Amino acid sequence: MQRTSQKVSMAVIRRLPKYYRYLENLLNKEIYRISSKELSRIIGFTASQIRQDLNCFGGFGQQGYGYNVEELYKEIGKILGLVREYKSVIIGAGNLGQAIANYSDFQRKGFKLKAMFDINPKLIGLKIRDVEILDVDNLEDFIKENDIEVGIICVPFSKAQETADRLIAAGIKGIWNFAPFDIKVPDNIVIENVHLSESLFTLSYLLNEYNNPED
Amino acid sequence: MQRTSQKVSMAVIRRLPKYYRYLENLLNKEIYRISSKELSRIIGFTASQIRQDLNCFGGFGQQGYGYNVEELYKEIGKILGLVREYKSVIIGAGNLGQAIANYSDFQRKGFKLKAMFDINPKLIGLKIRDVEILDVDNLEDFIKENDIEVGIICVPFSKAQETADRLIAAGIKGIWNFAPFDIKVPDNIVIENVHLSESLFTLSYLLNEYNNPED
DNA sequence: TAGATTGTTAATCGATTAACAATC
DNA sequence: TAGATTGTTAATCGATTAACAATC
Repeated sequence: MQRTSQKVSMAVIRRLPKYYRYLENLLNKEIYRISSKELSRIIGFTASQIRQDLNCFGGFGQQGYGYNVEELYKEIGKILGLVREYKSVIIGAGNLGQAIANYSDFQRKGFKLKAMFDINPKLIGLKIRDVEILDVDNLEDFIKENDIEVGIICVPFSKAQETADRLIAAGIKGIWNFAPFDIKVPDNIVIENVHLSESLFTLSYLLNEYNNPED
Repeated sequence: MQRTSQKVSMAVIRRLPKYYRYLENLLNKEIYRISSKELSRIIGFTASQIRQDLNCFGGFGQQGYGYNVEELYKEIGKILGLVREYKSVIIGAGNLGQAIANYSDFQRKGFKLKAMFDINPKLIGLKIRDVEILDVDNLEDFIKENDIEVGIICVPFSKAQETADRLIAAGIKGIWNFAPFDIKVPDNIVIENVHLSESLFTLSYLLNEYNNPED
């Protein structure tokens, strides 16, 4: 059933977490069965797209019945890799770094925060939810000694690429970057850039488009 | 020159902030002239796409020369609406709300934070960078009295839609939502949903795809 | 069985890329 | 002028939607 030879497009991959979230909500509401048509109504994709997307990974449904919510939720969790732990560190323990450290949702989904790093002596030694802020000088040693897989970059623009390079040299596998800079990584390293300002500026564009409708 | 009748696609709009950021970097490096070919090299879009994108809004370049960086930066700023102020409030003064309040970049680009709101009595009355945390009971009054245009939602999942409804009823024009819930708004309201977990789960998908290459 | 709904192929739509005439 | 590079049209590519046979 699984199309192992077909490469799944990024468009599909980026929709998977949304399916995952909506299925979790359905389970919380004790809904255990859903058709693509009904899911379409609540998630906002077409039923056709939902069936196409899911069929990239396998035939999870049943003709005449629809999808088993719990089973589909688990399958998508597996596809997303949310079935194991990812040892993580945060670099940059300012407000954003601390906010992410406090966001327990990520830890619950497997991203276990093992340490935070900063250059500011006033922050070094403090703890955020049992996680200590260490001197960034110890970054490489800590990553190697603790088999850290994921680095979360919350340093300023000017230090972003340098920090990424150090992480990669120390053996990290993936980077979640919040600095407003498109970090460049080698092919074998996974990078996910989050640009909050791009989202905000899209909002301001749309605010003005509404004020000056073109048609 | 401007195609007023042609609707600009969201794909193009979402690339504009990235042009804006790279042009700002060029200006900081005192580079005042750039061709689509050279910009392509540093930003990663094709030169053809860059010219297509810009031409949705006007002919900003000059044949044989390229683009004037400063002029193009200003023009894109205008298109994005970054030429005026947006009075804003944050609802939810926990870690994420505080992190955003402290992110002075947004304030510098025009998003002026006028107040924060929370239900937690321990937070009410505190100040984050001169901005006071108020009781969420005063939300509607404050928005009306201060002509607030933008609401930044940092409340938990369960309160997200309710908070949005209150903001809209009080007269807000746009919402920047960080709660893990797709807020529904009427057509005349602009919504920008930021889903950090969707970004993180894409990272975990890619981490495993790399470990198990399919081809 | 009849009805419902999937899995999957084919058709459509939109976005990206290529090409080149216009022009600085 | 010759060279460079845009603006813009046409071609290609990929993603979405529609349709329907398969099947529970």
